[in-house]
Amino acid sequence: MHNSPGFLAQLTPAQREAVEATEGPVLVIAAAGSGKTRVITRRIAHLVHLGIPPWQILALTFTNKAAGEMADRVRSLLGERDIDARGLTITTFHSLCARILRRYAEVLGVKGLDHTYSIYDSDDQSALMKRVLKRLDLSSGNFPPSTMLGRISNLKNQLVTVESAQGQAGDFFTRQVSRVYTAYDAALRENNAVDFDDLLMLTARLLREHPEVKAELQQRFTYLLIDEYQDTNHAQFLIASELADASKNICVVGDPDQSIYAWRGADISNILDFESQYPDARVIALGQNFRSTEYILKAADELIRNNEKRKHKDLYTEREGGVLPQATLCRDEHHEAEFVLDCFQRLHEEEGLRWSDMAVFYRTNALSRVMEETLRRAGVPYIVARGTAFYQRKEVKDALAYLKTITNPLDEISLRRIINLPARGISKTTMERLERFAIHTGTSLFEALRRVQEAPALNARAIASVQRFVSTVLGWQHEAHNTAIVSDSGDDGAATAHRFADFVRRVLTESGIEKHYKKLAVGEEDAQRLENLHELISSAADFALLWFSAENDEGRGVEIDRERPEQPTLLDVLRAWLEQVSLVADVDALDSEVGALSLMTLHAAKGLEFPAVAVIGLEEGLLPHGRSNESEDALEEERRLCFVGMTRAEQHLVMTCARRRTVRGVTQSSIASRFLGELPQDVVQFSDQSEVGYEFDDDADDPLDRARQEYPKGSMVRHPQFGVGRVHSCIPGGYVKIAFPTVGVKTLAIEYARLERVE
DNA sequence: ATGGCACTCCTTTTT
DNA sequence: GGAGTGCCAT
Repeated sequence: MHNSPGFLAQLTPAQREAVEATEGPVLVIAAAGSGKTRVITRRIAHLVHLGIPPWQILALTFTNKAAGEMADRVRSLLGERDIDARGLTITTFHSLCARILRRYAEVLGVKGLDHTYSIYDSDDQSALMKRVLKRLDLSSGNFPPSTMLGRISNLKNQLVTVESAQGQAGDFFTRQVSRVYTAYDAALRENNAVDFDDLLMLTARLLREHPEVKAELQQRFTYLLIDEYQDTNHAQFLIASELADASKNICVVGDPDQSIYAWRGADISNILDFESQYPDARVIALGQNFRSTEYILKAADELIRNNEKRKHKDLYTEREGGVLPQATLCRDEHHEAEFVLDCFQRLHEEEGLRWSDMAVFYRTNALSRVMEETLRRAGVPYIVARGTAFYQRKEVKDALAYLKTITNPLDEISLRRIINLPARGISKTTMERLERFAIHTGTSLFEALRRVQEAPALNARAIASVQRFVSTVLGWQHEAHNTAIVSDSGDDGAATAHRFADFVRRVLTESGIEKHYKKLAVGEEDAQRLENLHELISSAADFALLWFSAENDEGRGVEIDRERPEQPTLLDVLRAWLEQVSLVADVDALDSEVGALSLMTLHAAKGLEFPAVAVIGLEEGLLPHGRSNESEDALEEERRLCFVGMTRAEQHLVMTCARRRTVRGVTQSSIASRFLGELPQDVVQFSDQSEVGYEFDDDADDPLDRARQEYPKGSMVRHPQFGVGRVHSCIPGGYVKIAFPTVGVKTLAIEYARLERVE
């Protein structure tokens, strides 16, 4: 037996088995909180310790955050024993595919796609889809872009090609979908662009159709590990299967009870059928929960038992007792937020929990707003898991569109975005004419811009403007292409970072967008925009520094990037940066070091844990979401979502629902979620606070009730300034709303308003 | 040509 | 409550 102290210590027999079963297919069913991350990281460390070259190991996750944390932990495990961890590939499915496609795009031989491709995010996708629908004359509204994109995404995840979609199309709607799919796909190729689903689909296709590439990659990666396997879709399944086909060293880790991405094409049968796919697979179940206290676990377990399509597995913990989870009915979303704040403030002050030990989860992003406002007012530091938010800001997208145009002038979505921003006299009419010219001559839009003099019906001013724009872009392109990014000697990365950031800065200046936003920057919001542009520049510098050290990390990316240019240029770094920027996830924004309370969707919460958790908005229509009414499967997924949220909690769990809630500006009364009814009464503390004021001291009588007694609805009061008015309502927090004939409805603080009852 | 304002419509979750 | 569109005034 190997003497590998450390990596096997402090593991249960099952965990240890999962770490040591290095050869052949392995399925680890890891229940919530069963030490999955511990097992995965030690398994990788163990492999390296056994002498497997790190670059032969590939670990795949769904988010950069998960990948980053995994890599950090493996590195520190190995670092403790002075083992070199360099060369490990721990990344997301999408990043891996993006890299593979950069390397093999030309081999793949898809017309219109080469290694300079752009990655379209959802905004770009929907911009492109709108153009496609317009061109097909389907922009009437019966075919909303989002629906179309959703359908196409499903097809791609199922690896259904344009051709087979056309073949299968049956009813009218499906036929239209396949028509749109065909046109949308063609449009992507015209732009030399791929969407997120293409990254997977095209990689799957590459592996299937090009045995020589497959063989190369199989040789490169002989040990494969996949996290959250229950959330893989068919394309991901195929990629994994193909990569593992030679070595059969594939270890998948997951939990069917935490499958929450079926709506995005995740196929739970990937994990359920693993054993029939690999009949000699080792199956290891990790059942003991090390995370949550007994009551929390019991409540979650009781809930998930309501799912009928499920193989039950017992959850057990040695952490007996604990604090009872609470389920509380609140008055409205403001009250709900105050209530959560109150609970957390108590934990912070009385139990010494740090803000970073706590998290609030919700079903939809829209629910974060009120919670955020409440926290801001209370001065509690918080962070919202919305990693994409920064890159979705208008000014940042504008800047990135300039950079994308430099790397890929065929990218029309980016080109259109910036062509007249800032306004440089290239009007809509001019663009329409140029577009017609492009179609007529069978060239790209950018090519048409280059040949603007040949285009008909353009005035001299427009031509001059276009020419100036084109030559600026060509100038950047030329420079980016011809500047070596790494200086010959003595560069520690700082020079590289500086050179890259400087280029980005110059693009922002010379394009005129910096000036454009500077001119606007009078208000606070506009100043923020300018600041964001500057932040983008420093993010470019940060990236270049990282890129530099990766580049000099011997053994890293050897085979995938084998044909990398000898002398990388500015353009290469720019491409790598834009790629990384395109693939950030919302959770990536979270950083437990910051010391802030975390706010995120239940989906983003998967894989995380916190000493204290609040799940808000447990109402019918919200959780389970209204859109899940259609099928029993969808409802069960909602229940799993709730389960995932609850099982993130280590010691304290608060669940809330509001009697009334304002959604999209309309206040509606709501019904408590059926999931609350499914929780066991004996280990969950239910309470109705909806009739109680904001004060939760049990013995203090309710100030709202008192106010209502003193100023009943409809009664008349006199105000020293406004005169006599009629009481409209009493508002929590010691306020009263009064309608005065003189000044209209006023909200006044009872304590200070010096009101007088009149008969 | 450009920018501002009022109108409508839509909203689940995400790489 | 937000984004996108279309119209109007500059």
